[in-house]
Amino acid sequence: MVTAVDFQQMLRGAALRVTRPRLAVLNAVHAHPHADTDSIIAAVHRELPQVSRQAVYDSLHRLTTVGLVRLIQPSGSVARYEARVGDNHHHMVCRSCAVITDVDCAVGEAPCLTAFHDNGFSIDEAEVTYWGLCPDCFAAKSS
Amino acid sequence: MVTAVDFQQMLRGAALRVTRPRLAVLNAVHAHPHADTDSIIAAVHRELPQVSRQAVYDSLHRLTTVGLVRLIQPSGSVARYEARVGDNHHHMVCRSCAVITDVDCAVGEAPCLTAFHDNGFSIDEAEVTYWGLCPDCFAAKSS
DNA sequence: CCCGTTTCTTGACTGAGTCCAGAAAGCAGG
DNA sequence: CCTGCTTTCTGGACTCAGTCAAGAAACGGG
Repeated sequence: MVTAVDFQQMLRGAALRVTRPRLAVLNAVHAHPHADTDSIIAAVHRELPQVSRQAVYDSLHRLTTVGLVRLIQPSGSVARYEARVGDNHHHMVCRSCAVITDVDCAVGEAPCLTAFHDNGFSIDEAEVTYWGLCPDCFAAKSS
Repeated sequence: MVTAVDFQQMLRGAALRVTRPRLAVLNAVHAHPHADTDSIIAAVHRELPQVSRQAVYDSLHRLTTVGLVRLIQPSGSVARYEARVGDNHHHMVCRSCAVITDVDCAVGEAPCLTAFHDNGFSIDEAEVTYWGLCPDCFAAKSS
């Protein structure tokens, strides 16, 4: 369990000022993985009703650039955020209901994180998105 | 080289009517891989100045759903289209200049196309996006 | 060549996200 | 604990990609 004190230390560690909006945003992202910006704004408002939309956008951007949260944006989706950072995990997206599920790199670390030079590119990240049907939608389709 | 006749046959093969706007869109996507919608509209206008923006959007959607073009949408980018379809290739995106380059599946067919059941998901596609610096931006940064 | 259906045009509209100027709040140093 | 500098937040206007909808035009089977 991550506490408010942990969030404070995360912010200080990233040389960011500790503000109520940022704490609420961190909290919301940890509580709702893969949530879109509107959901995060709603969650923040439950805690601090007066926080502006713009403050949430700004917090998310800063937290993303310092690496405390991660932005994911599957094709056809609005921006979503998650708190699992620093590990090499990927996502499965349901084509039917758009639910997103975490997936640890299926093939060990080998092919998907290897930074390599190809075509002269200097690669630093390989992002994998799996597309298909989640259990519920798969069952619904089969029946 | 793909000719106008080929494009006609592609459309008929997909049970789509052959119209001038669609031919121009197909032509533009083949001529400008990874172009965004505005660039495609501009290219179409060079050929048929009176075609509406909406017709291009609609053509791209239909061509995408029948599989004649492929939509790619890297995080932070607007919709882009390409004509290479049906093969299992991926993309490298430059973090600095956003140029997109094709990449054949580096590890053969094995890990990235294998449809597998995991967490109950029924996966039908694995999309890989490599992030890094293109040769030019890498050289510019090093110097 | 005609008619029914699909597609295109035109123009208003939506919704995520950005920009900006002034007000408020964090956080060193005393 | 105050002071003052700096970063951050508020509020509101704005941008831009993409969508919606109604009527006009064009495709193509018969």
